[in-house]
Amino acid sequence: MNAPAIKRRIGAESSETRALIVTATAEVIRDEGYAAASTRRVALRAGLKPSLVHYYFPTTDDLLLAVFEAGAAQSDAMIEAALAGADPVRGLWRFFTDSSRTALSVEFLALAIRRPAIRAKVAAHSEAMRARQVKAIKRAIGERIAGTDSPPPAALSLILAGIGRALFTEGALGVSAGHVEASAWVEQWLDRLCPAPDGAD
Amino acid sequence: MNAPAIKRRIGAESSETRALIVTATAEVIRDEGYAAASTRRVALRAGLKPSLVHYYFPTTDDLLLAVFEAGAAQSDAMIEAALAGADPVRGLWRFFTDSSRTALSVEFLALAIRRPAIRAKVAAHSEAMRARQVKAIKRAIGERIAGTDSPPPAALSLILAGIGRALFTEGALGVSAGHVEASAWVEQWLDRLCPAPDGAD
Amino acid sequence: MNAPAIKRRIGAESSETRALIVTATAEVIRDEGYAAASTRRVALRAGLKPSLVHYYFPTTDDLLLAVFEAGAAQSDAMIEAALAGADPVRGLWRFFTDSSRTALSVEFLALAIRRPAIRAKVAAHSEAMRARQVKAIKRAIGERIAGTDSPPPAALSLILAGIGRALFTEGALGVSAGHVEASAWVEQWLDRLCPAPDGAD
Amino acid sequence: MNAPAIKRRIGAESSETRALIVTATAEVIRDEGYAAASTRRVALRAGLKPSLVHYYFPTTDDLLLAVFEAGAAQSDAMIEAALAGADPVRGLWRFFTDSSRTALSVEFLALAIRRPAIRAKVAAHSEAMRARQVKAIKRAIGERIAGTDSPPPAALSLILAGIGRALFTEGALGVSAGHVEASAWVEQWLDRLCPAPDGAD
DNA sequence: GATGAATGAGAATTCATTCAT
DNA sequence: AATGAATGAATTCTCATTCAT
Repeated sequence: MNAPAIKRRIGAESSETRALIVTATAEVIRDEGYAAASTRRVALRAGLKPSLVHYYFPTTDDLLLAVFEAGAAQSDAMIEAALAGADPVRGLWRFFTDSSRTALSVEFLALAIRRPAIRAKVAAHSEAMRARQVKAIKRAIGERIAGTDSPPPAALSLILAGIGRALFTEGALGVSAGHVEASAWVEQWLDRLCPAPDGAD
Repeated sequence: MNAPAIKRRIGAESSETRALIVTATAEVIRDEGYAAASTRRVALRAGLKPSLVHYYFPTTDDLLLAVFEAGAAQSDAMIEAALAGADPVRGLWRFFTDSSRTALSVEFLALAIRRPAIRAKVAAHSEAMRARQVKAIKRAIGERIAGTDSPPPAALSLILAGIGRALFTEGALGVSAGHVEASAWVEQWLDRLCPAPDGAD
Repeated sequence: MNAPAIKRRIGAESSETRALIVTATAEVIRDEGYAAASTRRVALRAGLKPSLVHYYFPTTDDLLLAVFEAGAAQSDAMIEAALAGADPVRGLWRFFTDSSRTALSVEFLALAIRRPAIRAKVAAHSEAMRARQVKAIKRAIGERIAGTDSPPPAALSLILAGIGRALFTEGALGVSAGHVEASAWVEQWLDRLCPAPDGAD
Repeated sequence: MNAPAIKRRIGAESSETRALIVTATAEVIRDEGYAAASTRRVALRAGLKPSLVHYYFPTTDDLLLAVFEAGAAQSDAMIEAALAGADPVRGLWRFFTDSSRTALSVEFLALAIRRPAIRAKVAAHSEAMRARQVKAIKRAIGERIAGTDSPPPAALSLILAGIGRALFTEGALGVSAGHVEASAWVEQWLDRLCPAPDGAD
């Protein structure tokens, strides 16, 4: 999400308190799920009065969107770094299996399905992320991709994301059957699709 | 899930009313998300009094578990049928891309992460489902699996589930980049792993 | 409003508690204005918990409508009695200057302008009341009305209502200039329009 | 209302911003009712920050009073013009049926009943307006009034005001039975009380 | 002049749950 | 087997007001 932050009427974008609220909310969502992101709980975690949360974020959607934007910005930076590295595809896979990122991402995906105001942003960000990944994957695998059994870049992005999220979700549940094998297979598969360059990170 | 009846349950296992409540709750969850599964809304959808819901299901967890059990039983039957068919692996993939099933499954996965009482059941069911799939996949692909680039059965199960859920979630969001390509790739991949038998369904 | 009361799903129409809440709300509205009719204040006045108010009246509009219907029923009875008496026109005027009735009526008129759900009911009741008054006035004044300077029955109803409400509103404010004279003039005017029958109440 | 400035007022009497706030508040009251006249909504309508509203009007009553005074001043000017014209009585009736004026006036009457700080001002203004009208009516109808069925001037003022407000209120509700007839009757009645002078406006 | 920050109160709902019948 | 009544907690949001800069 590279779009410049929308100017808020109330609560300067730069306020420390504002940032504190966003951080606290992200933590609550990560730890207790998006349904727990209520004014009360957020304020409790941030050590603030509930009213103050509403002062900065008039509606819950405002708050949720701010958290999403902050998280998206972090994800963008991580992906950018991964894609710019010597081995974009493997970097991407590491990103998709980074559990701290995935936790928030999974919650927002679930949230987006139910809250129209969130959906637009999440969908747009997902599309943009995928588009950027497609470019980087093309750059990395180039023409080699044709004639092999490798999926097109957009499909590769979706497949890695899906497997990464499945590993995370089941892991959170305590289900682990097949996890090690699936991870190993993905890595070998990526090796075949796109051999790791010498001295890759 | 054939587990014996839960202790706290009062209404007869066989009651029509009970079944009606379970069905209504599943619909509510599918349509409005697990957070919407409140006594009131369920009763409204079922055309019953809220108290009656509590009469059959003292706590919300009781209700949720009953819905999960019913849904799991249906899933089990569908998977059993798929695995018993001429082409178990492709049947499995069709199951994982059945959106009505996946909708409920995704909600329960989300729910399970946050509600301890639900987690145990969902995790146990996931493990059991995976184990059964592993057996069926082994039967289907047999030794052919060695020496190829195919993942071990448990990994295959996880991979197909992950990709299926990603297709569903993103679809619900309106994101479609890479979807057709990913589906096509999975089908070709499965063809290589396990060529469709003659006259496969 | 002769329409039979709408069946409520929750809270039997006959409940004592329900009646208590309706009464308390009418008092609050009369004493503090319609804007004061909040769950809290009503519950306080009725000596009940706020939640119980919501149990009987899920939304504020439900409560307000119930109060209106109860008040309308009382008004209807009073008007019916007035119109059925020996001197319908003077009975009507007494009704319009009955301050306990007018207080509530004025509040609901104000409320109706801002709350669509209330407006329909209040408007319908006003129209119905006027129609009934027109019939009774016609019966009382009969053909004599033609050729004189008296207003048509519907206009007479509106005029008396307007003057009555002005007397009440200004009275509540402590304004009294012209009040005695206006009342006296109305009575003389009515005498000319429709001489009081012998032995009229 | 030419009353001297209230003590607590901080912003200069002549400030453009101040005037903007007063205008915006009057609009909010007219369109959404007096209960909607909150700092926030006024600021939103005026395109200002909520704090600024409080800067000029420390309390809500201060703001409301300022709006009332401004409206009263306008009303005074309109009435003055009407009464100074060739046909004061008919001018008065036109004033009482001017819906934009009446809308605000009705809101302040309702407000005044509930807010002591407003009541005094509104009552005083009503009394003063009536007194002025009485003088003008006496000048216009003079001695002719005696011996006829016309009400004393103060009563005439109240009667016209009451009928005008009833027409407005019911009109806002969508009730129209008797409206045309009542207006026609008032005009004929005024013709008899005080024949329109030649070339009346 | 003007404004951002902060706060306590209160409003309208929704909910899970308990209990008596 | 069913249901009406009751309740305490939580949720989202709006408001008036105060204060420091």
